[in-house]
Amino acid sequence: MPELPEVERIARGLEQALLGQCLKGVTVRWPGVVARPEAKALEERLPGHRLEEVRRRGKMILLRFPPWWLAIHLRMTGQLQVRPGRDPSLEADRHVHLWFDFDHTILYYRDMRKFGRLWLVSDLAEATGQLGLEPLSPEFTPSALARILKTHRRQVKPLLLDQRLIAGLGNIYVDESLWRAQLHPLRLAHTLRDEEISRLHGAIQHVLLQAIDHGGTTLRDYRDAHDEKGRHQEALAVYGRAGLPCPRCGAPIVYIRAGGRGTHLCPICQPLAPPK
DNA sequence: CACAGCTCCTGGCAGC
DNA sequence: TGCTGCCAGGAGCTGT
Repeated sequence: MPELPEVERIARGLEQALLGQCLKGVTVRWPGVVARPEAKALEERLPGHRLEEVRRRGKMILLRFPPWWLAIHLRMTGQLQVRPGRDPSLEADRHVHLWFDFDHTILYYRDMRKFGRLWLVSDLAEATGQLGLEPLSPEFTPSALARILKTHRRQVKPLLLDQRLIAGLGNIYVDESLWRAQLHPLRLAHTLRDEEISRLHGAIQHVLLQAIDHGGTTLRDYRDAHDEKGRHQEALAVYGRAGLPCPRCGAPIVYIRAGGRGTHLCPICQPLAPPK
């Protein structure tokens, strides 16, 4: 499941491979992948435009083909694959739902679970307007995080997963951040003290930057634009490690549910009762 | 406002 | 061996 670090790696790969190329054609094989407008409109409007900018916002990839923005959300199993030419094995793959023909390169979209979506918009805010703070931006300060935490009476994990508040964190990096900050996922957000908030802020940024540096986390499906796996799965402290020893204290990692999501934590390092 | 539950979708796995 | 059925999970939605 691509979260901020994986999407960042993919966006960098797309920029390096595709920036400046003109789009010659779009082939949509499963129309459901296009959320807005209709698949046919995408095929008709986009060709003939040049890719002038690649951005990431939260978990979204944004490709600017003036006057359009193409926004892509990979959700669970979406993949973007860059190839130097037509790739028969990808085109024979039933999970490849569309592709883009550029001057010298083809970009394939593959998605096993079909949760991912694309939007073609003229105003970027139509795609990203609801998203919250970028956790690696200068605006994401400890006091900005404190403002978010203190204005919601919610458990801290579901709050961190809410893309309208902070954009880009998913299940893996929330669990890892809370472990690093030594905070229990079920702590009520508004009860966190300034020192704990500051720890959480630092943990989020550290975990995301380290994961980007490691090329993202490949548990099963994640691949970058050049089909390379990430290496950050080897550095995970708690995610997917139920029963294995906590890297900090050695106690077995525990699996619980938080906000309906599978959640991993160290019961010793992350006590539910806030320290006195 | 908070949140539980449902939907989408399919590979992987447990159970028989 | 092969079948059935259940689960994960990001985000949007409805209902409480």
